[in-house]
Amino acid sequence: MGESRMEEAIRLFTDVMIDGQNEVFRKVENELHQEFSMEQIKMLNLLERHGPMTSKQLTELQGGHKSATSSRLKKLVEKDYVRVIPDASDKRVKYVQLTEAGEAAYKQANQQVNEYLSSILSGINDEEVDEFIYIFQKVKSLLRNQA
Amino acid sequence: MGESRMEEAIRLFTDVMIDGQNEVFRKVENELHQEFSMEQIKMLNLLERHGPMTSKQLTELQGGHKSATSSRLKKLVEKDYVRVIPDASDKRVKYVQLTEAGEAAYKQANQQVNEYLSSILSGINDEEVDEFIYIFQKVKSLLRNQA
DNA sequence: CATATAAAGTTGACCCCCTAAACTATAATA
DNA sequence: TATTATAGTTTAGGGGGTCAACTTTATATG
Repeated sequence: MGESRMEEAIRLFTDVMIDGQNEVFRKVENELHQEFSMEQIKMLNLLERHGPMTSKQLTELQGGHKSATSSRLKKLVEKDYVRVIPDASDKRVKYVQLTEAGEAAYKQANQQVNEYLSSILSGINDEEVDEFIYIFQKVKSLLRNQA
Repeated sequence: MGESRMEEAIRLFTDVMIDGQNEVFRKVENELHQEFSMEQIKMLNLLERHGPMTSKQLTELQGGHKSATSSRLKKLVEKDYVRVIPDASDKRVKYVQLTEAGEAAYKQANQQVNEYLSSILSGINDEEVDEFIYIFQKVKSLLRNQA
C-alpha cells in the first residue's frame, strides 16, 4: 500500500469508526429511551446468537475484564432482561440466559438499529454491496487476528 | 440491496465499528499509559486539523453536549495540553488552542495509532486499497448526511 | 435607554463504562 | 490434606455522557 493511500485509508477508517458508533449510539439511545447501553446490547446480542453461556465466555467474546462483564450482567439481571442459572456440577459456574423480556427487548432494539443502518447503507447500490461485504469481512478478520 | 445481503452488511458494519474502536482504544490506552482517552485524542485531532476554535465549534464538530466538551476541555487544560484564550471583542467567547506539549503529545499518540492501524490494514493488498477507500469514503459521507 | 431574551460556558446531580486488585467460594492437584 | 487454580463479585478510582440550572456578556426590542 502506498504511503499516502495508507494514510488516507487510516483516516477514513478512524472517521467511520468513530462517527459510526457515535451516530448509532445516539440514535439507539433516543429510540429506546435510554433502555440499554451499547455494551448491554452487544451482550444481549451474544446471548441471542450463541445461546446461554457463562460469564467467562461472555467476557472472552465481548472483550475487556471479567469485572466489567460482571457489573454489566448485574444491571441486566436487575432489569430482568437476563437470568442466571447455576451449573449442576460446578458450583462456581453460572450460566447466563436471556429472559423472555430480554429477548423481546433485544429484538426490538436490534430492529431499530437495523432500520437506522438500513436507511444509511441503502445509499450503497447493488453493484457496490459485494465490495462492501468483501472489504468489511476482510477488515473484521484482520481486527480479530491482531487482537 | 437484497434482504439477506443487507443484513450481512449491517452485521459486518456493526462488528467492525465496535471491535475496531475497542481494539484501537485498548491499544492506544496501553501505548500511551493512560495519557489520553479516545475523546480527548479526537479533540486534539480537531484542534490540530482546524487550528484554534471555540468550545462551541468543538462541540459541533465532535458531537454531544457542550457540557461534555467543557469537562473534556477542563482535563486537557489541567494537563497543559491545551490553552484557552479569551476573545478580544466578545467576552463570552474563549478560543481553545493546542500548547506545544499538546501538539507533541498528540503527534506521538497519532503516530502510534497510525502504526497500529497500519499493521492491521497492511493485510489489505494493493489491488484492494482502491475499493477500501471508495467504500469507506461512501460510508463516511452517508453517515455525515444522515447525521 | 432599559428591559427582555439569547448565546457561550460552567457546574452539579446522576448514570454508564472501564481497569486493577482484593476477596469469596469451589474445584483440582500435588 | 494442603496448595494452587478458576469463576465471579466487589470496591476504589477515573473516563465518558446527559440534562438542567446558573453565570456572564451580547443583542434585540419596546
